[in-house]
Amino acid sequence: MGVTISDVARLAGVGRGTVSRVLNERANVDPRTRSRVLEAIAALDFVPNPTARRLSLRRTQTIAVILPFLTRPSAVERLRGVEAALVRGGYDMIVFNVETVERREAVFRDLPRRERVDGLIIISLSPHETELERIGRIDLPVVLIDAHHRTLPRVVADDVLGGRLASRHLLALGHRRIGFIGDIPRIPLAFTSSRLRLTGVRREITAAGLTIPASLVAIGDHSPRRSTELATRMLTQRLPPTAIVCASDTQAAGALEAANALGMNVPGDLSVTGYDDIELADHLGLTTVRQPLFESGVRAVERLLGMIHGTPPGVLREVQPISLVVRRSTAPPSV
Amino acid sequence: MGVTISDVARLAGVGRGTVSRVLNERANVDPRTRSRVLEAIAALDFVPNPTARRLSLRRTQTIAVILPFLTRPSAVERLRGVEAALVRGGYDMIVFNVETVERREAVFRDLPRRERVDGLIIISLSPHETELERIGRIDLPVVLIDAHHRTLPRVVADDVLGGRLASRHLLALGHRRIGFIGDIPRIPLAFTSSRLRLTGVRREITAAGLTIPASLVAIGDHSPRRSTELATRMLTQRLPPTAIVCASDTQAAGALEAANALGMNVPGDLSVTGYDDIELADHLGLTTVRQPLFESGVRAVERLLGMIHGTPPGVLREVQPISLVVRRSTAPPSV
DNA sequence: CTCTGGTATGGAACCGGTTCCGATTGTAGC
DNA sequence: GCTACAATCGGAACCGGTTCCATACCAGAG
Repeated sequence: MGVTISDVARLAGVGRGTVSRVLNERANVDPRTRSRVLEAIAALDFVPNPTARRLSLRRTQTIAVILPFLTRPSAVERLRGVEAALVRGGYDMIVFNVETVERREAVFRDLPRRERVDGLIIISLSPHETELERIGRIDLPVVLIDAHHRTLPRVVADDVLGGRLASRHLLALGHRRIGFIGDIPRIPLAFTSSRLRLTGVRREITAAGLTIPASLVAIGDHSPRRSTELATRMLTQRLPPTAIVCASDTQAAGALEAANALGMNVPGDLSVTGYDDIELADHLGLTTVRQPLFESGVRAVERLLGMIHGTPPGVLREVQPISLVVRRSTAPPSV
Repeated sequence: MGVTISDVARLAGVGRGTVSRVLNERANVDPRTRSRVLEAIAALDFVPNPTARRLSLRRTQTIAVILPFLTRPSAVERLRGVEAALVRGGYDMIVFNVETVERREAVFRDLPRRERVDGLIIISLSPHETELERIGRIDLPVVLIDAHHRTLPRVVADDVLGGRLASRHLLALGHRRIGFIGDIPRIPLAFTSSRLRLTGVRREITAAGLTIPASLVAIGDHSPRRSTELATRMLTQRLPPTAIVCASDTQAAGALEAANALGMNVPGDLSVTGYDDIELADHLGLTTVRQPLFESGVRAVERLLGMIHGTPPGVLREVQPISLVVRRSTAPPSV
């Protein structure tokens, strides 16, 4: 069925080794021989079989990406960055979407084998010690994105700072009652960014000599619908906030919806901030904390490929810049 | 580095062939031999090298997914379905995101080689004849999702019907001036669904004895921002529509935003319909045409794996059911 | 007891590349 | 003209599986 290197060798009247040398642009091939081989390759429309190459080279030219919730725009955006950078580097990307604990276990059990992939990128999932031990044992290069572990190279943004930026902006506008809507820090799948952002908010508010009462902190799953419920409850209590910091743009969209349904004007009656600066944020005119999502994927790949090729890993924790993007969902509180 | 089948054979005191027979659960292995081999496998923690297996079997256990615009929630949702079904079937998924014409050409040039993948799923991209010819030559199983081609198996929904459903609903509510906002039918990347949906809208409106003037048809790229611009222009003209059918939920969100900015009340002053029923639609209370996105991925995989295993393909064009989901963005026009 | 037929199994050949080793050829130096 | 060495290249060995073939063994039939 396929044309093999032997066919090329036969047609060019050379040995298989020579064809391989031409293919891999090795030195010590006579120019005349080289061109005969190239002609034969062209004549037969030969393309080397990648599987055979992999077996021989003991390299798969493939990296795996593990991420939870392919549903989240921010995760997808990071994945886009990973994909773009991998294609540039000539690697294939195989994707594992883990939405359940069972799936997570299965993936971490089966995947990390040197024979399957050359490296691993893990997005928004912090590996357990046992998972890590398995990876370490086979000495598989790994880079984390938006996840934490003392000993693993990672690309992250400073979520605490992000929380501070959002709340600092609101405090500067004059807000004194600031609420927070964030994700459940799901134990088995372990997200921490929402929690860290809340920490940042807390710190900033404390630094301003204020506190954030428990009634103004709402935690729920990531959907805008759930966020709308939480915001509605928060806004209809006796002492509602004048501003809400949300742990994602998606949740901010939910909060906007709640305000809207309650007949409140944003930013007149309520200020709202998001996080990520996905397309939706621009569209909704959301003030948000921008983090370089696509770029985080690109950087993770660059570092991973570096590790695969033996470059020293450099600093383990690479922190990406974040910034506040002010749009029209925030304003000074009315009175 | 890794434990090989020879190590197992040596430890169990058998030949490599016998180990392979045990691994593949072939008949004709003495139960005593089998258990000796299984013990050795367990003792060495042996896992067969998939690359070697692939080379030997001439099967990659991998399928490729080509899709444009990993940015669109609807595409991502289909991809989720593909991923879930492939994992169930024991296949790896490699993803190619094509956002430019160059990339499309590169992917279609390099990818379809029997040695790389066992099958191909193409989402929202209708292959050209030349691309197809290459695929046909190597006899690679392909299934399209949300894309069209006379001779290829595909999983689609009836977009014309979808357009009709949305406009029929609006007509039934009493609307007479109905606008449409859709995608550019990008020549090189060839999306057709938006165009087909417009066709459906046209037919239904014509059937009601009305027409849809050119001033009420707006075409632009897929972003909500662009859609907001188009809707704003449409709504501020001399004879604005009382309802707008949008080719996607994303664009409908843009239209809602425009209405909002113009101080118009939805559904009081303007009805809006979307398409896809992504999470956003639920959140915005958007009346929309629901199509089974996740399920389309699942079905495509089921059919592709069937083809790979030699099941007859059955009907080429599998049409998935769609339905109108009525929420609060549509109502009778205010006189 | 021999013949037959089926089962179990070792091992060679194969999948399609890469790489290493050794042989051949060519050229420079003396 | 002979030696030394480098450049070139063919082909074997290897990567780690699967499968086919030949053989050994065993049981039952004649």
